[in-house]
Amino acid sequence: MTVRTRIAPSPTGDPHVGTAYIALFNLCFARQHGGQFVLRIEDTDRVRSTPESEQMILDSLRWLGLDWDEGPDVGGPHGPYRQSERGEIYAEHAQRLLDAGHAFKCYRTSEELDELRETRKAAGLQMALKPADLALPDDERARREREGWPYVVRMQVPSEGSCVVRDMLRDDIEVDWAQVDAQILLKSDGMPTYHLANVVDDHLMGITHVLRGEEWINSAPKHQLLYEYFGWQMPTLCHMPLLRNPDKSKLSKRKNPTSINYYRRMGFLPQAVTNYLGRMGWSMPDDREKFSLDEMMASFDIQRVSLGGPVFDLDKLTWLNGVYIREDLDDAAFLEALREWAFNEAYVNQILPQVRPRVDTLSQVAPLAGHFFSGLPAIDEASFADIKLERETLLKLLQFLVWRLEGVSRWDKESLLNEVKMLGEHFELKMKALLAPVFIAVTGSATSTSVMDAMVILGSDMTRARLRHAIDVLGGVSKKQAKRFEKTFREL
RNA sequence: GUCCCAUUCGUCUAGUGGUCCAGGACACCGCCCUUUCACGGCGGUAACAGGGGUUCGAACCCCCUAUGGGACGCCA
Repeated sequence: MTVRTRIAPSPTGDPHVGTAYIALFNLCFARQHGGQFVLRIEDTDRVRSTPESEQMILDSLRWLGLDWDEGPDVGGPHGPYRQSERGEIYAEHAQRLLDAGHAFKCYRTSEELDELRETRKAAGLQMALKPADLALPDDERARREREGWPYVVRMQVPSEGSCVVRDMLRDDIEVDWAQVDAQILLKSDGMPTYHLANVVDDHLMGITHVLRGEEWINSAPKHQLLYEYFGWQMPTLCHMPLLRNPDKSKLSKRKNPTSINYYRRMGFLPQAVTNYLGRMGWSMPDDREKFSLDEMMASFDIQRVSLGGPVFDLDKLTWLNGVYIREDLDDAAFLEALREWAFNEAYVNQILPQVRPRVDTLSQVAPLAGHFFSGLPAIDEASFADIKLERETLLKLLQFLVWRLEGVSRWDKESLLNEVKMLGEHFELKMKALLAPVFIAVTGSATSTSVMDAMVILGSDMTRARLRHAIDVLGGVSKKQAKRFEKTFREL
């Protein structure tokens, strides 16, 4: 048995807790059956993984104790997809489908597609675009082909009848073929979409079981059909419930800290985080709250997964972390945990140059540099009383900064300076005026160490969390505001 | 809008036809312990979404409704 977790990188390289959640269940499932657990890191259209971001993802999973198998043929995180940067494998497989008549070339432009979707929506028809809807008149098609227009490869799908998909946790799921569109397999740049890559990779890697998020249920029929077209045995599917925000929507960074690195920087213990994730939609047969990864693997039973989408509750995670500190750590282990977290030479060395010029006595160090060893600062609206900016502008500034920082892949002073300069121009503010509120948000006070250096030292996750926290204490950004902000932000 | 998935205390969950006027945990409240604050101990408030079936009997099986979520991209 071989199971896998697919990981999409983010620009900042921080792995999502949802990814770790899926990885945890894959790992437990594999180990319970003595099988292999492998990873595959993948690029998206917007984000290409780099060796650094890849390393960060692996590092975080390792921190959580989620060890994966390298596997002789599957190559750990470097599956076929990664070895085939230009996508030859997929082009080859797409060609096979083309030859067999299971796929077709589509010369439609995106404008035409928009229009097509528009008119169908207006007519109140189902949204799925079927092969017949996409067909061009023969002569037009021939013309475009002759003139070398860009095309995509789409899969054929039946237009009638229904498809039954088997899921380990649900009864058979029945979907009408009419709901399934002629999925693009190969993009016009020759790269595969997830759907093709997913099926081809899983087959080449010998994947036997797929545990993935519930958001994939709807594309399962397409995948099943592709397996049939290729004449391959399909892996057994299992769709895990989605982790939720307190408002029940799919867990998102907008409403929650979702980065593993954030929890790490906040001083959570990896055992506690893993344990907590194991309690999401799952329980020990004896209902224990606290258990180790080994214990979870030993008692694992996929049938004990409950299907309601669990809300990620920071309070309970925090409590559980406290239990670990109190019960599992003696003084020596506690000290070691602190060392590993922040009280180590590498980290403190970064801080010393910030502090030394600014103190007259050693006892001034802790108050001055405390924010380097803290989570979210205790600030409120009054903390920003001296900022001479309108509330809206202030929120906008902080929000823009957060958004910009989310795209920063190289977290160093130079990159941050660029971002700040750019925002300075946009808001027509001098550096000092622009940075004043940022200073309070990041360090928690109006006088401390250099804010730019602090951001570099604190790292992407903690910095963004503190900025977001500041936005929250200032009353937050309403939906309306967010829309307005986004519009001007995009123009940047 | 269409399709799919779900629905037990505010939250995480136990529960797979009788042992459930529903058990545990977080949070909240109260009391005890304690020179303070925590920790810890004890106790309390609080849930089977609603309506129909099936059955001697339903949180559990079936149907309908409601609510929530997800998917409808040359993202994954």
